[in-house]
Amino acid sequence: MLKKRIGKAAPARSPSPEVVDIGGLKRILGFSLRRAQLSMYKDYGRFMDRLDLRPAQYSVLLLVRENPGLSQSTISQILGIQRANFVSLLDELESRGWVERRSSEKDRRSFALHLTKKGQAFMKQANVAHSELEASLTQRLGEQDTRSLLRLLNQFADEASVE
Amino acid sequence: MLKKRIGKAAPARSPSPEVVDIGGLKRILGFSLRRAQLSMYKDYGRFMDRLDLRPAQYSVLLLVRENPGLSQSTISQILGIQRANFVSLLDELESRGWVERRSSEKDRRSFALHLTKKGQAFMKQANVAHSELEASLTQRLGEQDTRSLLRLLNQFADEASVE
DNA sequence: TATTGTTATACTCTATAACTATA
DNA sequence: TATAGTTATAGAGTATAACAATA
Repeated sequence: MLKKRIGKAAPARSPSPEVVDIGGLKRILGFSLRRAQLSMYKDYGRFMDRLDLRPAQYSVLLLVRENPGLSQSTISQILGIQRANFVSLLDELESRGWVERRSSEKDRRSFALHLTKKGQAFMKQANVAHSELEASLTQRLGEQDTRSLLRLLNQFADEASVE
Repeated sequence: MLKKRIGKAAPARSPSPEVVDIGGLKRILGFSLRRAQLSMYKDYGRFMDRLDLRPAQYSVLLLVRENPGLSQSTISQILGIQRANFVSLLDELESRGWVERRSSEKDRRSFALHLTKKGQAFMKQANVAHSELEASLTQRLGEQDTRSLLRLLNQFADEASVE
């Protein structure tokens, strides 16, 4: 017998999940954001799991491809990742042969990050899978509302009182 | 000397953060959702940290207040939390004297969850702080766009291909 | 057999302090 | 002094398997 709480009398009702009022939660931005993210993440898995590539890893590869030469600090700052936590993330991308840390001549403390040939080839694959994912997500609300959602999300983040 | 990577020559440029192209990322729903959530969470801290109450805990208290008698499984399912992980979360709310596990008569496997008097009193406090938080968040986009954002987020989650 | 609550466990993500090499 | 990358560590969050009690 693991359950050993006080045995007060239960009330008359015990609502089934369909009757539960979660309306209040849906009016809370934090809850709605998390809900959307959870449901997005399921689709992410369906399209990206076979690449064994987590969202943060994909973001790094994208950023490095579009901005070769960036430092680890710059990238981790853009992505909202502590630079300490960014090290092992990058280690994995490097050990898989996709990213290269080139020692910079101007500032010998930092590395300039670049995609390898292999990394560029992999990104072509990854982009195909990711396009399928985005198409699937866009289908939910349609082109126009999806664009609105994106605009509002980024506007919301840009307007943060504390940057 | 900790840094011991291959010393290929660095390229001529090393863009400063202001010049970096993150436009591509902003068009990705997953990235934009995370960005919004990160910026939201900072405000959450400013208003809710003094209550020492994490978002999930507040959600549980809200749900229980609005739907007294719910079981642990039902609540954890609504919130997208594994029922195994819900145990310790609820243990803390119970040990702080805010929630009660009442043994149910109809199904003696489950507990009916209720707020205590103390829990109800605490929620009055918490709601004040949370209202201030929501007001601050709403200020970012204004009433109308915030409502649009909420609607789109929930619609997006509701439309999930895999429920 | 199936479900509820529980324990144990492992893995990811996140946050912080302290260290080195360099600026 | 300050910054870039690193290490170590601790705390959350999350996922899974297995168990006792009960359905």
